Amino acid sequence: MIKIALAEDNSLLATSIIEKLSFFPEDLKFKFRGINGQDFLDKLEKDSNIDVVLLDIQMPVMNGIEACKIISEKFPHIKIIMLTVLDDEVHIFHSIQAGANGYILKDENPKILFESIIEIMNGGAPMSAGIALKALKLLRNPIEEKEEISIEKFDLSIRETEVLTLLSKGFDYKNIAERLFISPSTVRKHIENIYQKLQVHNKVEAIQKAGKHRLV
Amino acid sequence: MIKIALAEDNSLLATSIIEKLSFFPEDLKFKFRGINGQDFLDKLEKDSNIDVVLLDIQMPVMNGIEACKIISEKFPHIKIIMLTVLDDEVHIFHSIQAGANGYILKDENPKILFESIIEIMNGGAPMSAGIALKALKLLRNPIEEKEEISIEKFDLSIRETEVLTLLSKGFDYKNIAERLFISPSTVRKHIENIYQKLQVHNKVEAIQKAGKHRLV
DNA sequence: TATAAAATACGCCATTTAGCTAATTTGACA
DNA sequence: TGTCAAATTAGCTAAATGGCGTATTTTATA
Repeated sequence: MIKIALAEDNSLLATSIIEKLSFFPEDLKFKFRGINGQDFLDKLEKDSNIDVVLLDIQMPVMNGIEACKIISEKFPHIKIIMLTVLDDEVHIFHSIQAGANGYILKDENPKILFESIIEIMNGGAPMSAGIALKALKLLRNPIEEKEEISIEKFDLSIRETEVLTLLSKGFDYKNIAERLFISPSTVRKHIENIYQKLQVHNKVEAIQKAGKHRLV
Repeated sequence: MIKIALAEDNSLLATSIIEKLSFFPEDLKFKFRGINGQDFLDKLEKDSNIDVVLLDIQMPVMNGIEACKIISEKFPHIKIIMLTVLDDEVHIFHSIQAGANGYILKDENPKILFESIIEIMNGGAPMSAGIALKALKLLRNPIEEKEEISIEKFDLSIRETEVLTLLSKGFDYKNIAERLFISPSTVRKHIENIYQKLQVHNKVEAIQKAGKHRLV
């Protein structure tokens, strides 16, 4: 039984989609609908026992792409299908960047919608015909995004950077100590300070943050 | 009547594919087969009244990707479907760069093959499940040409992949358990199995390896 | 429907990690 | 030469992790 939630501001369309889902009562269970991105997220916080979310792109307050970003960040296990009338490259590109797994048009029939949901649950990436083609075009000619890398300063000392680098290589404290010819206690202290500066609480987060901000 | 040509060095496989095509005598007309890229191009020069070509990737003399480049250059009206047993990102990426419109696995059944041909004629981009997903990953994270990506298969299950993904986000066992609605013990067991399969012994190594092989 | 694979779950135990406090040493530099 | 930040070391404690064994339930599929 696949648990589904929907974000769609237009009530008529929402009803239509929910009705399509109801064609498959054996396999699909519709749980709730948000009337915009924010409302949807609030509801998802309360009940995140969801397998697949269907996100409209054009919504007031918070659009589907913003919502998609947050959902894929906070609930990475949830599969996301963008549901839209638009099939332009920019939206497709941004949706994919935001972490969407599928991208299908609103006017697809119940069967297609159902098959897309099954496909996404099986690890696939359902896309309406035409969408896939545009995704391919994007692959051939990637849109150049002027990425805004936040140049936050964490003020790591030279030694701390060394430790962080070794940490990111997968060495444990003892090994780092050996490599830097210092005591494990010192390594621990450095790591403690690194965590403090990066505002994280474990190795993986530190490494992720370091990578994101190109510290290592 | 859609006119089709095939490039495939293995006679048995070629026969098998041609037989699949013969399931739809009303719609498909098989015209010729080349035994390698060069042979195929020679034949195509003589008869370029073709709608769709099916290209094997691994072929002697000239491989499918090379052939694809030349065909999409010289005969832009011809649709190209790469037909392969490989589904690794490098081949997918290069095929798309070379101008392929579709990318499907050799072991797909006649119906899927037929539908793919119809889809490509309608301007779509047929891809086997899994291929599309990898194409999406490529869009999110374009390949750096230089790096060699080994195509080791670690055979992680779907659940294991989910756990690995969450692990890579920095969640601890308890959090992963909550997000997947399973017990922390189960998460631990999954992680144990992941480590076994990836041949690693801690989180950081697992994440590194996963990243290197684009498992997440 | 029989079987295999995957997913689920616990317990025991050793190791590693993380947070806190405290103290000493070193090097730069004003 | 005195100050200050950085680097160094250690002990205490709790939490998280990893390895190994065992066992049941679910799912997929031959």
